[in-house]
Amino acid sequence: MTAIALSASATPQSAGEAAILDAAVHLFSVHGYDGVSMRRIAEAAGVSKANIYHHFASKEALYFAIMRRSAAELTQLLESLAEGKGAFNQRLQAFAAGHLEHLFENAERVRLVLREAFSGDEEKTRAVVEQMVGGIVHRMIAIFAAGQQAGLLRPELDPGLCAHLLMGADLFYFQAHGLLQQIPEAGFARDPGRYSKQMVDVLLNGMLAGGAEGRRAP
Amino acid sequence: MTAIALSASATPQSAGEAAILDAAVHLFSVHGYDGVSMRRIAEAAGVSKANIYHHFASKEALYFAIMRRSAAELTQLLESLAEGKGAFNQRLQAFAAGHLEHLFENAERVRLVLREAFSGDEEKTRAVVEQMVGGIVHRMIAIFAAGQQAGLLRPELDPGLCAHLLMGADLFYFQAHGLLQQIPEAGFARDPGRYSKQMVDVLLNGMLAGGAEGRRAP
DNA sequence: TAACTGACCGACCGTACGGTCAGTCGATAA
DNA sequence: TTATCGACTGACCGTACGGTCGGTCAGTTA
Repeated sequence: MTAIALSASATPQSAGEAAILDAAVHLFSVHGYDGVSMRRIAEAAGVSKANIYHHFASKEALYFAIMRRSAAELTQLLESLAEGKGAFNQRLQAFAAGHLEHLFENAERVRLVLREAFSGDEEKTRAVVEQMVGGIVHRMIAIFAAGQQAGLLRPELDPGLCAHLLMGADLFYFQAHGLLQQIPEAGFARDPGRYSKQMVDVLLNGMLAGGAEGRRAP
Repeated sequence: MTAIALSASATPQSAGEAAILDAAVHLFSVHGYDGVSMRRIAEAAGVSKANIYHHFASKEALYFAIMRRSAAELTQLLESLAEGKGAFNQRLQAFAAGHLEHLFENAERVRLVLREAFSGDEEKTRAVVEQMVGGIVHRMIAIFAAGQQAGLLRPELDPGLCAHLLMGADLFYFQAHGLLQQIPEAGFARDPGRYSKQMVDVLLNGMLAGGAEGRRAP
């Protein structure tokens, strides 16, 4: 793991390359970089190992190509989510629900990026922030800051912390979903929609000035 | 990765074994199971590779021994945290702060267990639930359920979901700590105590019946 | 039809992997 | 003093790793 980006076509140029990328995304997302061999990727993609090296310079280059693609895909969808309209709390409700749905729909790519983001490696973390997280985090903080200036958000709260709580509640639910499934009392693990509603309800009710504005019927 | 537990002494019987365990905990927590070789562990511990096999039957057995120890250590500390006294909201405040501090103090072991917990492997996940998470989750849910019966918690909320939100807020903050450090607006990343206070403030304010009881001055 | 190109493959290379084994050595016990 | 035992080691084994190489072959271009 030395450089951070290597040249790779934006779109697969052949069926083989597409198969390689699909197989690699799936395998890397499940087992991580060190847990996957080039032989295994080749086998899963139905091509020869040498063919992977025809399309990608190295295992690292293949991994980076996948990361770049995943980052691009995920940000694109996420940016449009943050463009919501309407009232402050309705916007946040819509964002949280859409964000959670987006996570599950792109589970493999998300797992891939999360692993990198939480790896502890400063270089990788910075790349994730610059290429994806930075943008929407800025946007979310701006939304909370605007809501605070409009008198909707309690004035003593840190808008960045509020944004972190909202997005973190979605991300942690996504991460812990398999574990929650093993806990009988966690009925909300089987119903992301219900979780999202109640989670936003609690958070908004706790964040909004006046207290009752965010509360809704069950 | 076949069996889930293998015999290993509860306490290191020699300086060498202790050095092996220390080195392995550190390396596995940073690089994961597949990212660490027995040679590297031996080198870091200052012993021969063959010596590791004198104390542990295999790489898996070493890994499991570390997981068992880590799980035991972490639960022990955590169980005592859940034994808090006093009023409902003060108890939760104390738990959240203590929990977060506990996470950072045992960062390596926590990372080790979290990796296993969120691996997606059902067998590993179940082991984590049975050996550690299950107990305190039960306790936390019971606390919230009791608070609800006492009329403190809003009646329409799911106690399990509330417990998940509180513990998840701590765990996600811990996980994302390195990433948050890279975001200039996230000043709260440098001050876990301030984060914990404001986080619990928002959550309790959103969860408690009546609305104002959980609110405190900044 | 000849030259060229890019997708693709089987066989191979050096290396590092997890794991084994015969044996050394210092301490305890008979 | 000898026998035993646990901690420990260097040398070794078979295998799988990332990566390379010479070459085939279908499709374009001139």
